[in-house]
Amino acid sequence: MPELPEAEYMVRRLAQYAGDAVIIRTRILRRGYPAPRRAAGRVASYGRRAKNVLLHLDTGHTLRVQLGMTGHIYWIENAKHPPQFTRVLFELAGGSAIAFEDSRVFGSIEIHPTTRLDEVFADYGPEPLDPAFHWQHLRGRAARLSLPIKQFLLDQSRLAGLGNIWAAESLFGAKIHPEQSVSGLSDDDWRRLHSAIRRALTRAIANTFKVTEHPEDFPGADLVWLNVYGREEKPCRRCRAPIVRTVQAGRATYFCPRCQPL
DNA sequence: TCGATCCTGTAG
DNA sequence: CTACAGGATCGA
Repeated sequence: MPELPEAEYMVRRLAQYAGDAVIIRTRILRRGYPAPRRAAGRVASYGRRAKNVLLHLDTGHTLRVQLGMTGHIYWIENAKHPPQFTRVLFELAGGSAIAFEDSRVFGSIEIHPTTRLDEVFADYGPEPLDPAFHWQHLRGRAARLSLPIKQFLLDQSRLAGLGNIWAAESLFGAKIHPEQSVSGLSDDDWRRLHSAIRRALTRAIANTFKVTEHPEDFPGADLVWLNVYGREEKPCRRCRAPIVRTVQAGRATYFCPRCQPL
């Protein structure tokens, strides 16, 4: 499930519930799961980079949680009863814990001997919601490339933080076809794409909080409001043309053929 | 730059 | 039962 908005939600919820956590023991609950076997220390702060959840320890180490497809990390009151698919359990002083669930086992946790994000994420592109992120960064990182824009957006080393859902939604917002080659994008395209990405993510974070904190106010909608993702054959909310689903580099892609012409 | 692949749950 | 899943890496 998790993309950037859910990662952001998990971070804020951890800070709220497990604020002063002191990790006294780390337990790997599945043999061979990629995670540090003996991480310990007080959690000085929580953070996020792209789709990663970060725990900064007062030892100067950073725990980088890659959520994969099914990762969830959250505070639980009783360390003795971790949820079913917990792969890593950080036991805290006082008997509670931080549980990392990952049913599909695509995630991982790394420990880095630094708190500097530019070191932990040396190979990552710009953070889409960073105020310093501008459309020229996108254009610059696409220079001399000729791959489809959708694949460009999913490559964390070019732009860090978009997953399959928000790449599709951002392209819809910018009215750009997912197969469009980056070499053919105009400055105006890059500008629209830049602002569509920020709008989509900002709105998605707000929706994630609303829906998760007050599910009763959104009956039947456990997800945020989407324009194209998962809406194959359904009418485009903008022009009523049926949404098309294709496969690009092995991933499902959704778009409106009328609003996003090639 | 691509397809295959890691592994498990859920929906049809 | 089969198809599919919101991620990322690896080898050809």
